Amino acid sequence: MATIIQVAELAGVSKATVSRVLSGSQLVAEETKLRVDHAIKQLGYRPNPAARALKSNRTNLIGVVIPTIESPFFGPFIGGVHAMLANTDFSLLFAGASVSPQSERRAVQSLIDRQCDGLILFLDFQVNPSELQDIDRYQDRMVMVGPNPSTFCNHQLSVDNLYGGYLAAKHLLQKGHRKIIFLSGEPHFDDARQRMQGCERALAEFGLSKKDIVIKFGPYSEEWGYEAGRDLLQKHKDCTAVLAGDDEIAAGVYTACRELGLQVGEDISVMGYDDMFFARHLYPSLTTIAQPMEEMGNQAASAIMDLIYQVDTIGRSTLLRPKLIERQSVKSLI
Amino acid sequence: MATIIQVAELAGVSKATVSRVLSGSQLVAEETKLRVDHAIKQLGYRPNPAARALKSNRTNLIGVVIPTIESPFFGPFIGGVHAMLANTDFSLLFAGASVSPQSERRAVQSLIDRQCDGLILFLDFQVNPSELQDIDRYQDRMVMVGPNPSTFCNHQLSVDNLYGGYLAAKHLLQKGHRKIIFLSGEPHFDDARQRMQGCERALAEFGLSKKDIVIKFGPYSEEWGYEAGRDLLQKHKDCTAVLAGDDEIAAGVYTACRELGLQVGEDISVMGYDDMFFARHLYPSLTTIAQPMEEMGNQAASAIMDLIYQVDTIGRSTLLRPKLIERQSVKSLI
DNA sequence: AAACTTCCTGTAACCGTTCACAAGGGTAAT
DNA sequence: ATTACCCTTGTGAACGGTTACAGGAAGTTT
Repeated sequence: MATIIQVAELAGVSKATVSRVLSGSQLVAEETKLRVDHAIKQLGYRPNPAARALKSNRTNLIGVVIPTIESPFFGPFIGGVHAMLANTDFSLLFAGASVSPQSERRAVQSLIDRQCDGLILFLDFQVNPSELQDIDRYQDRMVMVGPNPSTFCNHQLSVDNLYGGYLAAKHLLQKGHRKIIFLSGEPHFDDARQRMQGCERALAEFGLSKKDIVIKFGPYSEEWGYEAGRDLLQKHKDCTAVLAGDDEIAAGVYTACRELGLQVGEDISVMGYDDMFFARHLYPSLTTIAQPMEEMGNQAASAIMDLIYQVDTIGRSTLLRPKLIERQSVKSLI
Repeated sequence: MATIIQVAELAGVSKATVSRVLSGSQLVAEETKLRVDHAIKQLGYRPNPAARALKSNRTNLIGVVIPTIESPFFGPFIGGVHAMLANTDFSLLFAGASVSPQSERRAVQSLIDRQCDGLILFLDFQVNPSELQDIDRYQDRMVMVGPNPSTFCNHQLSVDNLYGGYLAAKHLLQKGHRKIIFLSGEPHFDDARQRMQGCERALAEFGLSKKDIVIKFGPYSEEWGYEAGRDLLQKHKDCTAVLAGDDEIAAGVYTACRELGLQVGEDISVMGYDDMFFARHLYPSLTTIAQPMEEMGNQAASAIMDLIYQVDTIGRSTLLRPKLIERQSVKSLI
């Protein structure tokens, strides 16, 4: 591996000059620059990132934590981050967590210890800053992604769950549905609560309230969707639509409907949430709300770069708008 | 940020001694070790990875390239790698590619430039080693994952596509199917070709050959699965089963079946390949072959660590066995 | 012609580790 | 007492860059 000294010798200059050429500083004569560039190419010289980092305190590393990489949910997010970083000289240091506060803490700590220049944290739990060594150095070089607002970070990025809930409910209402079953996620999750609020707002626009629909809370799981769906669809035969807290629940509802001899998109309308990978593969394909995960990744990455380059050090929190994906599981009653 | 010198001063020793304590070398008196440990804790000292890397030529970074992170396929793989690395002090440096030879080359190069200790390369294309600066230094510190064997790396990890093809075909044959439509991936892909071979072997076991089934080649896509499925199912009404090159194709076949009024799992059996995320969400849920992606990630990670620690420098290539996932899309004729 | 700029380049200190080597003190052997 | 050896610790030179500072060579001003 060629070093800067060998480049300097070959070009007949000092290593300082080579360094200046490398950093694109303009205080170097055109003719010299050419000679250095040529030497670099000839030797196939690549700067040693460790040496750089040591001296300059910049690693050009962006650390990313996500709750679980296994979930197909986060692929597009990472992809969005990665795409944004592609033409920069930042690299992506990845730390997954695995659904426990400790593992999230460890993941974050490992990135801090690596001296990343910036941190993108997509966390399921609240991390306690006092448990993290040297986290304070990152106050202005991190963005928190996800539904849980954090107090110790002033750069927040999340999807507007309220708006999403509103979109979902309004879509059903606009299609003429009035008797609706809402299978919501557990209300102690911020996102579930917000979707619920959005739903209420849509109801209000149509002169209705929470009391006019059937609501049940449960985990984001297919099993629960199946059980709750079967149960409530039997009890409330007049209902024409199910608003599911997420696509997993919706998938469970599909199964329940098949069991009850109800044809989705015909006898009963189903609305999902999240546009998970399988949503378009269900039959009939599921109308749902898409979270702009890739867009979020983009935004997170560009925000972090702004922060690193200090383009803009004012704290801000960005809300991204989810989108209605209309497929075939919702029938128009009008 | 505390440095080793401050730790040394606080403990009343030299930095060399601190370094020795850190590296767990035994040439340090118990009493001294205690004092140093205490100082480390008190200062919250974290070794500077850049300085370490500079001096020791070890970054403790494992670089991973995958074709696309967006695909849900690779989440479990990365997860497997990550899980294996979790209790070591290696970190995972991630570089995605985006379905082009150039972007794969760039991704690999960026990891080399970062001086990773080891490389895990999951590539779609053949990279030409001569196009990669300093790749030769990685000859014995990389593992190639995926169907395409490479000549310049002697540590290969892939799934046994031949066995998978065999498994899939045998399953249909065992269930009594004889008139089969095989919607294979393009034969210029190694994996498609191998699956085909496995299929032939299964046919042979039942006294049949390629000529006894209907074969068509096409891209791994739902669209093609739909078109080819509709076309061939109409032409060959006596066929009882479709063997799809992958789950996407199978999903397309489902659509074709619905259009033709054929009930999957009843009138026609469908076998997938890959156990993609949506496979269990199709209706009826798809019987398919699961690639052990997470297991592959595990193996890749532990192989790379063996290589780094030189546990075993003999080139080897490992074949992992895919698994049959029996669901409801294949009917037994016997 | 001296003094002052401007432009370019070199010198050398420094970043925080690791590690080869030297050295000190203690114990055992001669 | 001298020598030899072990155990533990310290000294100082790397590693490969960056950058403040100094300095030399032109060109410009007085």
